[in-house]
Amino acid sequence: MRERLTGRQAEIVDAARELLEAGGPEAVTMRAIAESLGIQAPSLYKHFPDKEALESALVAAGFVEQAEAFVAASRSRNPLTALARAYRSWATAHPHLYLLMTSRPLERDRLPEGVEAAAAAPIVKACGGDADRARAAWAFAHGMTSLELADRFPPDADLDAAWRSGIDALRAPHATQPRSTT
Amino acid sequence: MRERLTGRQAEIVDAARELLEAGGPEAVTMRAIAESLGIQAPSLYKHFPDKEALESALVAAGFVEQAEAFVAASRSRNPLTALARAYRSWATAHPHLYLLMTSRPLERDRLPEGVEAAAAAPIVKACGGDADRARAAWAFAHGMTSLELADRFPPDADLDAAWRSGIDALRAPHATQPRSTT
DNA sequence: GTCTATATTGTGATAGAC
DNA sequence: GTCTATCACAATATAGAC
Repeated sequence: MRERLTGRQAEIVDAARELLEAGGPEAVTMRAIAESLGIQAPSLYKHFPDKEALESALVAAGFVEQAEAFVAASRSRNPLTALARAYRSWATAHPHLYLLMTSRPLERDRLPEGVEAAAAAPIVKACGGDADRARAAWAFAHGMTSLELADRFPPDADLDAAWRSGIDALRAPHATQPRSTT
Repeated sequence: MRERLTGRQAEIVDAARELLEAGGPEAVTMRAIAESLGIQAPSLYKHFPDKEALESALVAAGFVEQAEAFVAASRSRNPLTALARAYRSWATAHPHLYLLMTSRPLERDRLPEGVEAAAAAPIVKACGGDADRARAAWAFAHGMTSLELADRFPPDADLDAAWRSGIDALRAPHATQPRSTT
């Protein structure tokens, strides 16, 4: 879906998103979407060629929202901490959409131009333009987030403390330390 | 599956694991497992109460293998770097089992005692016993790994450099820096 | 743009005979 | 412990009428 959505397409995407957020990916069936709209499942194929196209539209919407939240956070006095908080809280508010966006390859050809970059830019900026450090920071945030969403941490883990520890470590370029060679 | 596996159970788990590693989770059907063993699907239910019990046995085997690899790595001169390499390479060698182990809640009641702790211990040790820092390091490693397995990094990303950047940041307790308050 | 009818394929699981 | 037979679902997608 590189083009703008028609009115009916937008309605379908909205219905799909409500199902996704309420019941997870397995709740998003063509039948269920159609039922939400009061039509029959085969009718959806007049608006989207297949289910994947619909999912790409969901992912695109997620990036747009993330970009907004991240840009706002990056204006904070402490951008890295604020970004981490925004990252975690957006994902926690939309866990199933977050997983849809991160757990499989991005179909970049089916996304509107620039949406991925718009969400990533505030993170790179907060890392002083260091792309490698920004990817490390993203990986840390994604790791914390996905393990929390999957309920994979031990029950006694202090997640706030783990976030703080990681953010503190990643914040500044440190004085050089014994460095790995490969 | 808290008890030790019988011979036939072990054969079934081996067959399931081969299917998993070769074809991903959707290849692991009761029918396919049975076919690998030359029996019919319903016969499997004489050995395992349901599919979940079988999956727990797979996860347990994964933890045992990880523990071995991590203990060996932690004896290196540079434990954190060696552990990171071991983590990434074990996951890359067994991507579907790794995902099975990390992307949903652990059924700790169905796992043999201590297997989770055995895999985690070398990481905690490499972080000087700091559990929060260890969880941050785990999250970083899991984030890098899962994003790589999901093919979610942009095509031009230098993953080795991102790993290095994160490891360097997480390595030492730094001199105190401006610290986040919450 | 919507409908009905249907193809096709798949799943985990149970009953009951041997 | 294995079999056959079968239940009870569920999914995406297409053809063709209106």
